[in-house]
Amino acid sequence: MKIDPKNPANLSAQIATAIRNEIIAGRLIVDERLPSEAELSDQFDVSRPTVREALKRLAAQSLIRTQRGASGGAFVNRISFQEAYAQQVTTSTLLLSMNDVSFETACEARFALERSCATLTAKRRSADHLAAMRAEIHRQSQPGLTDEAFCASDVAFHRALVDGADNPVLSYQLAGAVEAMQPLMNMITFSARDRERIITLHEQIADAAKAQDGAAVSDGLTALEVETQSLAAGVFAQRAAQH
Amino acid sequence: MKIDPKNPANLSAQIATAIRNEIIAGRLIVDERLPSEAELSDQFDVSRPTVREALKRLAAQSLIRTQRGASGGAFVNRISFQEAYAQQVTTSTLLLSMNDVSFETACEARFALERSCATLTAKRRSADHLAAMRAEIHRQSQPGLTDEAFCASDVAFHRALVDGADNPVLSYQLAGAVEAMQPLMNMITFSARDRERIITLHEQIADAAKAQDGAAVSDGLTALEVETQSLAAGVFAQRAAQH
DNA sequence: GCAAATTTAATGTCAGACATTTACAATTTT
DNA sequence: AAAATTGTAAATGTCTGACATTAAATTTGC
Repeated sequence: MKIDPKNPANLSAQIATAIRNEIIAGRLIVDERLPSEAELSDQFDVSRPTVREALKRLAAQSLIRTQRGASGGAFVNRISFQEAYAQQVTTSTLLLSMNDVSFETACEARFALERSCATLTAKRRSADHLAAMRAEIHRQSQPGLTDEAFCASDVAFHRALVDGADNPVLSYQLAGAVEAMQPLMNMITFSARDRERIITLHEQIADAAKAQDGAAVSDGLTALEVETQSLAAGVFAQRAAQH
Repeated sequence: MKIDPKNPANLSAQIATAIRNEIIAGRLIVDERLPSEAELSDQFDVSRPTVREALKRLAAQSLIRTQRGASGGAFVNRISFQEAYAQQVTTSTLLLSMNDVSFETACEARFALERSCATLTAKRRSADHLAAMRAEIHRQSQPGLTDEAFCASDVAFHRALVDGADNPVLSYQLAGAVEAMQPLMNMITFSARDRERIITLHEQIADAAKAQDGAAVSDGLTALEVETQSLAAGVFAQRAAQH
């Protein structure tokens, strides 16, 4: 693997890119060991710290893992769904918070995406998924629940709904998208009456999933979207009036 | 920002995490300058190379950018949709290729997700989006098109369809998901007759978008999914028979 | 033959230095 | 007096060489 132009301003970035390309192209296989840092220094004709910076870049993206000791070194990492998911969530969260996306836009996208599991979930949801949804609904209706706990339970409910589609790829993409938008959604706090309405809609969605009625699941999510949007609009209008 | 335990095995990772948390928590604002590497070395009581490794980790995630020269340094980076999108695509692509996800599963997730733009695209698509879709359809029907060019045009068509929803968050999440699965989809090559059928379905989708009929857009995508799945099943069966 | 001690190869870290880039100020020239 | 040039300082980028630490492999001891 390959060459660096003699423009030495970002050597470590170039080296990282070169190695990343090898991995993406499949020329470096999962669990394969990279040459040692000393060998890489020779190959690329740079110093060891420069190589190390390049390796740290790759480690930050979970592309490699390192191990100390004899027969240690850097190994191509098999990215797990969990790691990829965590990365996606932090990236998306920062993206939204830094580019002042409106609540309305994020909410619309969130529910549009989540509806894509409606048909599949209705078809394939297991008893476990239904039970998980019921459990979260029950938790949500407990009095004295903090706002944080309510939101966490809300996320768990939607997570169970998405997982009901029994498609790991869909779960990964959807859960990442939904969770990334949660911080924005958490900007509003729910009154007891608000919670009641949300719980009612959750029940409606769970019922539809149990009845294997995909269209009804989708409708339930749409109703939840409408409810959330109007609720948020109220909160924002009130805040604007105060200033 | 603060402390490291005296367990010195992965100091650079700890420092990177500490700084990342400051950014995520909003205590470090976009375009704010971090302390210089020398100052960070003092604060964390480590050497400069160690600080540098930490900063490279953050740079790899586009969380910071660095600038040389006087009044240079490391600055908190505003992640652009483009950067976030590129990161998501590489992560998802590697995830799928490394965890041998079946074509069937990926395809199902892909179209389920894409259908989530149907209603919004039907409502909001502009003349530009329609024109882009038509242009790609026209390109696809040109004789002598390479498989690569056909696939690229296919991606562009779907990209235009997704962008028609006029929701940047949805575009980001969806385009990332769709494009990440493209390498898997490209494992099959299309005969002239296959292409013909795909183009017909693209026309059907474009017509539905023009007519602002969301259900028809969704149906068109479903038909395309069925077509793709059966096509892939044929290819895989043939390959299996050869071995 | 098995367990303990040693060797060895690798990453993790440190220290100090030089190279390069760039903003800003001072100086000179027109 | 204004503009162009030069100088300077601060910062990142890189190099060299060294030591610390870890963990597998090898040798030694019994």
